[in-house]
Amino acid sequence: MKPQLYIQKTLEKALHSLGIDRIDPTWLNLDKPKQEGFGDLAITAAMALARELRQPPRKIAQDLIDRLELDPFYVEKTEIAGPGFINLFLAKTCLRRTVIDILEEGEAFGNSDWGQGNRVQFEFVSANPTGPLNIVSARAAAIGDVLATLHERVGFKVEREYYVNDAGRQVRLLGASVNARYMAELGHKTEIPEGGYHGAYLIDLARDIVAMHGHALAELSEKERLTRLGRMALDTLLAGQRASMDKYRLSYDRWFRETDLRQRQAHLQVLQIFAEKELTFEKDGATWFRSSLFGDEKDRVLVTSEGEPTYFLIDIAYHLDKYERGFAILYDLWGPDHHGYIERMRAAIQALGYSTDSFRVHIIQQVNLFRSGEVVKMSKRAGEIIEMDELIDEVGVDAARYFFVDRRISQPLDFDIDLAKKQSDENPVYYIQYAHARISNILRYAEEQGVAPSAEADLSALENDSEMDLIKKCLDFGQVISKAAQFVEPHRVTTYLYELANVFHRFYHDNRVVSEDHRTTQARLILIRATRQVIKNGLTLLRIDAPENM
RNA sequence: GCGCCCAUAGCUCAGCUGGAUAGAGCAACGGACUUCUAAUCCGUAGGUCGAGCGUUCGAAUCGCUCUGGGCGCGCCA
Repeated sequence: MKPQLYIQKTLEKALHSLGIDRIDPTWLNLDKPKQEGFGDLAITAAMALARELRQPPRKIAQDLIDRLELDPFYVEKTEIAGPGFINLFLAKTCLRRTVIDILEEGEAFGNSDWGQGNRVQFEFVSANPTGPLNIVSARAAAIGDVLATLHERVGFKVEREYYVNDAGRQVRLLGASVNARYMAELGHKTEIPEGGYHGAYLIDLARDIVAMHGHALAELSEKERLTRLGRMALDTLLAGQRASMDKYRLSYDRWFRETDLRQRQAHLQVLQIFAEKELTFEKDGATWFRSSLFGDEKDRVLVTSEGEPTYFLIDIAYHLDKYERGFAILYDLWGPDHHGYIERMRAAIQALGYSTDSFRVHIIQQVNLFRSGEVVKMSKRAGEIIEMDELIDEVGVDAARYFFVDRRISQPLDFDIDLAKKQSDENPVYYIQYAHARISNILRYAEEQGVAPSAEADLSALENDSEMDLIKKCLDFGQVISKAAQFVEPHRVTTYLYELANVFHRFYHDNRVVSEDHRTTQARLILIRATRQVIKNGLTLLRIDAPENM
């Protein structure tokens, strides 16, 4: 059993024996003392209970300690400190046992099962298929993928989905924009329409189409031509987006097409449900949804006076479809420009009869690119964007993923291209990878010296502080994953890995692994193998390479 | 105007489901390679946690107000 769990169970028993029956789970929380000398874990229950029991926290702490029957295999020492902390010092016996646990659990070390197999869907990026993916998409892609993986690790059944807006106005505009480029290639000057796409990628695309079809398309009626060109452009751009994702080591379970919903007239079902609940009304020739009844600031149009379903209505149908596919929780990661959209969608979810708790929207904040200390200016309207591919090609997938995840998602991210490219100590990605490579190298060296790590190794040779610090750090991994998933904070993983690498490098500096002392050598080889396993599990979860050589 | 996000060391950021003396990296300065990779380690210096009020035994953390910044508020998608 993991020491944290053991302590919590024992604490629970002690609370019961104090006559406390209803236990608030937060009372079982174990703090990690920041200060050295305050032990490894701290029970804060005494302070939390002070008000309820109307007793001084230090007295409660003493009562608790008197009833805590902690096995010395796990806990070596307890003491009351400060306002009423019970500080616990983990015993070396259980820490050594942890090393074995890590190696036995291998890739699964750090996993847990509180998700109980519930089905969760992550929908993220879902950029319009009207151009290449940009760097905001790259951030969303890294975050969505890691969040999904984190949820897999804590026991959810997860699917990753990309919603393709392949219908509606923007696709018509795409067709018209390609048409302009195509006709221009053939010498017919044609304007890109208002709101159309000016990016250079459409010029390339038009050339390719000319190369393949010549002027054949120019013979068609304009309507037919726009449709055909739009379809071709969409297919090509979508394929490009998929290729970018592949390169980014991201694989979606499903690319969901908006046209599927349109063909099925899926929005009619939504209109029917809303109508039955009397949540719609007609005004000015349009059909409206009384979203204001659910906290939205005003009512919203579902069907325009022209008889067209709005994007919003289709999106409601999409979310209904997700629920009907059996997901218990829906995570939507949206860009900052969709902020004003959250409330109305939440209203719709409620109107459909689902709990707002099951629908979790997170806004991924913008990315500012810096090069040589200057902001790289981008203008979508003028078609000046930094493509996701360019960034990946320049800094590499490892660095891109690391930096995109290494920040709270609610914060705008300043991405320093120069730093991400640096192959030096300034770059945390290399720092972590180096720890992994360093361990691999020691293990290779040991093998060359004819020392193979043995399962029979006597771990009691692990004795000193830097060895114990390393084990303790490894032990934290499971909790880091759980909290990162629970609080939707993937940056906890990168922060943790950095710290783990740091503790390892310090251990390395203080201790020689392969030495004359066989007993110690064996034990330390086991220890660093366990450490490497944890680093690797962390990097794998981020889908960052764990190199054996650097 | 309304709503959301944010403000912590010179810079980039952790810490925030209330807890002990607020931490890293970079930059600055000073040390450590005859050794399993110095892509490393150790040390020094650096702070009114934007301001104020409140809640509390206790606030960077929670609430309110203010200041300063970013974004969003269409019968668009």
